Amino acid sequence: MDVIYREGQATATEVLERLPDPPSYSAVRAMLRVLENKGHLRHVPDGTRYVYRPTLARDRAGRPALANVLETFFDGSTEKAVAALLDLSRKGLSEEELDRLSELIEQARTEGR
Amino acid sequence: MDVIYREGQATATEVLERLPDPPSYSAVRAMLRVLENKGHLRHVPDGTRYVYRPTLARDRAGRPALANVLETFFDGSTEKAVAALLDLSRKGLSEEELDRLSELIEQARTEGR
DNA sequence: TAGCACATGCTAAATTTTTAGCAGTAAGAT
DNA sequence: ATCTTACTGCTAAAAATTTAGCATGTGCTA
Repeated sequence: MDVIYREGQATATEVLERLPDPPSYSAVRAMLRVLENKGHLRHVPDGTRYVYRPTLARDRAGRPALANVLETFFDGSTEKAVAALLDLSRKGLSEEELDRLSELIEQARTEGR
Repeated sequence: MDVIYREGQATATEVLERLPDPPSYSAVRAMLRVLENKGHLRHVPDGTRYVYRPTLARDRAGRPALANVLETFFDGSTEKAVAALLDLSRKGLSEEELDRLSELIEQARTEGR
């Protein structure tokens, strides 16, 4: 699922290629079928192969995934999670991005009530 | 793993109880053994039962988990992820927490260079 | 001390997943 | 038009997981 969310869509071969510690091609195909049966994926034929897409749009899926990490590793603390996020991208944040982040918090201050 | 990270430690029964859509008790025990063999868990006997703990401390594990969600669902964009985090806890943020969040960003501004 | 509740060690069977590989078909190149 | 490549559908076997359940041992309580 992660591979497909990252790529937006993917064929069996593409999933295989992007999988760390990958199983066989057969296993990937079987897994995609299972995920489709479970309703997590849909496929569309494209020429000779199947292109798989997630059933749940990426932005709809991101929230719960983030909420889970928040609860599992950060005690549900937004502050801890934001601190970790800032630390992850320590060097890579431009002045503009930091400005926008401040703005987000200001918005939360007014909106969030 | 999520259950054990959330609880800090857990017995087989506790994992079973907290698992959504749980398999059998036997399956949980087997799974814990497998995770231990793979090096993800350790156990210590406590009276008659085993208490399992993660090998990798929670704070060490949280970062990569967060990084993965960041890449998979938010294009690696700290801004998008922070926006989602703020949205998740829309109402629940106190004035003090928002202050501390602003402070975190100010720190990133100076430190992060 | 005896009895009970509960947990592990172990085993064997059922089920699911993984694997390899073959036949058939569509797309693109020669 | 034919060949080649790449993919799916399918099958059967191997491997791994899941399940139930029994024997055993520890700790707690009466």
